[in-house]
Amino acid sequence: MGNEAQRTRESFSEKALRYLREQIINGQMPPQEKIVESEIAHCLGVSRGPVRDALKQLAVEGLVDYQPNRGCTVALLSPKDAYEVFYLRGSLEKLALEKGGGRISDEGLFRMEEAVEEIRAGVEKKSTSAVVAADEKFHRQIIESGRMDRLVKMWELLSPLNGAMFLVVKKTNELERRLGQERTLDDPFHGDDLGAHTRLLETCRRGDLQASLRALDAHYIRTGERIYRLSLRDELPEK
Amino acid sequence: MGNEAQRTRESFSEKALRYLREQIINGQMPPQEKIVESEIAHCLGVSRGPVRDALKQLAVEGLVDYQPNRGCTVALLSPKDAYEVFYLRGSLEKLALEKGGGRISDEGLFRMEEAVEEIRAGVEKKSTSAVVAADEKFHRQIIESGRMDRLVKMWELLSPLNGAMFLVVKKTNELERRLGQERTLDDPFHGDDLGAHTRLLETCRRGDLQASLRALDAHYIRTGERIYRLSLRDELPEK
DNA sequence: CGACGGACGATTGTCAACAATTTTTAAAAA
DNA sequence: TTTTTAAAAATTGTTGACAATCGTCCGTCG
Repeated sequence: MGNEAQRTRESFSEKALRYLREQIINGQMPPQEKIVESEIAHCLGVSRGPVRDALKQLAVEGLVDYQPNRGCTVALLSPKDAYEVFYLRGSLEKLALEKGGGRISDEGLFRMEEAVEEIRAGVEKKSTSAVVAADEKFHRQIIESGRMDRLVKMWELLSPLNGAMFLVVKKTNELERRLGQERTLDDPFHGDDLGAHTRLLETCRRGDLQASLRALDAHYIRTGERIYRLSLRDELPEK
Repeated sequence: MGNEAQRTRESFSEKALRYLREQIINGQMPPQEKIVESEIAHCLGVSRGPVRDALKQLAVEGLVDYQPNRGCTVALLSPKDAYEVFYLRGSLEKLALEKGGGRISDEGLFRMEEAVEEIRAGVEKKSTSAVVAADEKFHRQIIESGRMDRLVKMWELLSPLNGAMFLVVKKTNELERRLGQERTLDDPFHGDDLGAHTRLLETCRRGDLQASLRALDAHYIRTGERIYRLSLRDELPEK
């Protein structure tokens, strides 16, 4: 069920890419940690070539910093980065919505419903990766509604970073809660995240462009701004 | 004079990247032409490794199509692509302007003036590459006024494609002229392009955000739409 | 005691050869 | 003639070795 026929097994480059992305997004490789090609290569049982390819790609995505002749480090994602990523992703999706007139295909709407369910399940199981995947599935329907290939590509380039941001978001939430403001209702992910997606789905179903744009703003961009402002007030304890 | 100190000579990867970009944007490699790694490598006197790196990067930029195990071809850029690239670049710059409140630093304004001069000179000398470079310089000031690193990075990723689009634009202009509508005043590059930039510079200098946004729309995005509509009405003669 | 400079080690950049895959070619079968 | 099949050629994917570069350590000089 589901997946397109996968005729060729993934290359070693893709394997390394997947591995490194996962390590970074899951936080197993802390920010600013040095990444040595030969180590990764040995660890995966491949040579350095494919690992190099993967690192170059990750540099484009912004998950690692690449300094010529000096090597790679896991990118240190500041709250400002989080803000920018949220803002950009949200802006791109707004562009898509406008281009598509706020209308989403029946199939797209159906997948968005599925995604909402998956988010609900992921939250219950406390599985961050499940939530991230479902969140991506949800928003993918939005970005694709604009029917602009380049727009989708850009959005996809931003996706891995967005995944990494969930870590920052989690920390911020905990911090905020500790600061005493128990407004879990406005919590971006494990609180009202579900509600935000539900509301957004509803406006999309109605085809109400303006309402969808507002809902997107509320869900996405303001979360970024909140994180950013919070970080200015109180440095995040970077590991 | 001018350039930042270039302490390390460019790597072979960068050399190959520059070479291939130039070839493609100048049209010396026609769309859909197959690119064979070993040929390029031999042609540049390097091995395949650096050429591979360059091709991967070009694939991200959208200048080549990369099919695993099957190799590369020069990307075939349709009028719709042109439309999307213009639209996206314009949209990103509008985001930057909004973020920066429509205000641009004195140094930025100065560089924009320089760029306008360079465009004027480039048009006179009929040097497309000079116009492209100056155009990039001009718009870079705008995208940087938003002070969002990720936004700038995305814009930079789009730049090479934008360069390639000048070819499409040129063809479209010729086609349009041949169709009898002698409205060279609305000509995007070798006609009123200079004027559009001048007007945009003027609104930026005043710090008039709304006017700048409108000017940007007129200059950038509508050019894309015009190209797209024109192409629907009359297939562009793809070489 | 601190600044300068050269050897050393670690790591990336590049290469040429090999393996795996795809495309082409040509022959055989229908 | 057209289709099918298999061998051959061309091309990409991968590898291990070598070269170039960078950071560090340690001895020398001021």
